[in-house]
Amino acid sequence: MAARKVGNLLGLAVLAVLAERPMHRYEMASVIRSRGKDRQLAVKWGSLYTVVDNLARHGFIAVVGTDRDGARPERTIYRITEAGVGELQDWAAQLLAEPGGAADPLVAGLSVLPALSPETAIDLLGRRVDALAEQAADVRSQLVRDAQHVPRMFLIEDEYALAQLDAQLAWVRGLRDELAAGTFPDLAEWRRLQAAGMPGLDAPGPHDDEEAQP
Amino acid sequence: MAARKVGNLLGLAVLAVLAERPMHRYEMASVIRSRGKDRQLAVKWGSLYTVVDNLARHGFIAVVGTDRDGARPERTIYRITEAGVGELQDWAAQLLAEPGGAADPLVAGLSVLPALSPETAIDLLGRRVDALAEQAADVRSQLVRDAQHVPRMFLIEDEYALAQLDAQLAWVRGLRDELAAGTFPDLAEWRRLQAAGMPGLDAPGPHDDEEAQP
DNA sequence: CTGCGTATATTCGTCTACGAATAACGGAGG
DNA sequence: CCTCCGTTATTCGTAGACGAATATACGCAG
Repeated sequence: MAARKVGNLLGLAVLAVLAERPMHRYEMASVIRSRGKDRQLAVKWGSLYTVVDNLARHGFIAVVGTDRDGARPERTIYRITEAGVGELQDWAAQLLAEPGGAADPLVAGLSVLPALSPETAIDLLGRRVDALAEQAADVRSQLVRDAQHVPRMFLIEDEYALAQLDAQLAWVRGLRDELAAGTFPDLAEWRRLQAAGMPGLDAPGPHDDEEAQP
Repeated sequence: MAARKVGNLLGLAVLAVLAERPMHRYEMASVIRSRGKDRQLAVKWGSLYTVVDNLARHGFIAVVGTDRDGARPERTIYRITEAGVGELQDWAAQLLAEPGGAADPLVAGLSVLPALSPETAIDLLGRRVDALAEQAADVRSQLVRDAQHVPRMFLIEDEYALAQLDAQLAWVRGLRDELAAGTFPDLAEWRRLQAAGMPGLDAPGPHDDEEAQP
């Protein structure tokens, strides 16, 4: 088990905000949200409490005390520990130094491209091109806007995300154009596969619509 | 719940191989492996049996029968259903048409860059540059080798992965160079933050080393 | 002052991922 | 002929992710 004690990246965000100052759980959520860290990273707030508990269990954060504001339920305040600072730095270092891991769903999509007709593929890729262009434009304008208030070092992730977005856009556009122009080399074979249908579906058989038998 | 009944991308790979011909579970693993689909996609084989069960439960695949080879344990043969073909195409379509989702760990790493010193960051980014360059070279040569036996349409994912890898390499190299050259605008503020230490760590206190109290 | 929408704050139960363990067979080498 | 080992093939337990539900406070429109 060379793996991280707490693997959820939300845990990294928690360590990062607690490095600034102690706070309670809901506040962590607010701060992380307000920093826009949830834009590129898809944060599942349902996991926050589990993650905080796990960080505490492993000694990366600790309870400072409780705070009570009026009749609201009492809130537990957490602080980062020395071990937590170490974990934060080590984790960040690993994420920065080691490539790998990047699970891009488009890779999965492309790997089953032959299951679709060339025409469908052209259409779908076109839709992605549009969506990607819009997304890139959004990020770009957001970045320009933020750059007036926030130092660049806090916007680095967005710059990176934008660069990747631009690269993806260029590549996908290229593939779609190549398919649309008919210059893609394997179109004939692809169509042949399509015409053959799905050979795995020998006996159509009665497919049980809802939940099969136990 | 507009989400996919079976969310694990390994399920997509299973549907894809079953679309070719019916087979039993371990064979799916071999075929997927031999296609090299496990190179870019990090497949966890421990999940295969769960995923196949779930696909069957939702009627996307169905049992054809069993095969017995000597005294080996009997193997259950699965085929894809019509619903399964629909799911495969719909899933692929969604993956191709809709961007989003791409959870790149580097984004997370960059978002906590200020937690590290500039010098450390330069070093780590340099290491990533090296690793990335090597990885890109590997993929490139593998691609050249495969292109002699395999039609290009089966290598599209690798072309895409390579393009993203190249883009990432260029961007990271750019950032590292900028930091190393000292032309990055916020270096002064960054160092100030570093010097301030971790303010969240007010009271170092006795940090309970192993598993905290219940 | 009374009801309603919104923000605050947390709990719980279900479902899933997947590491690790298990076990039989085939063949290579002594 | 034995035994070791790599491949085939599958099961199971546990930790964890996260959707959905819950509950209370606050501010403001009527």
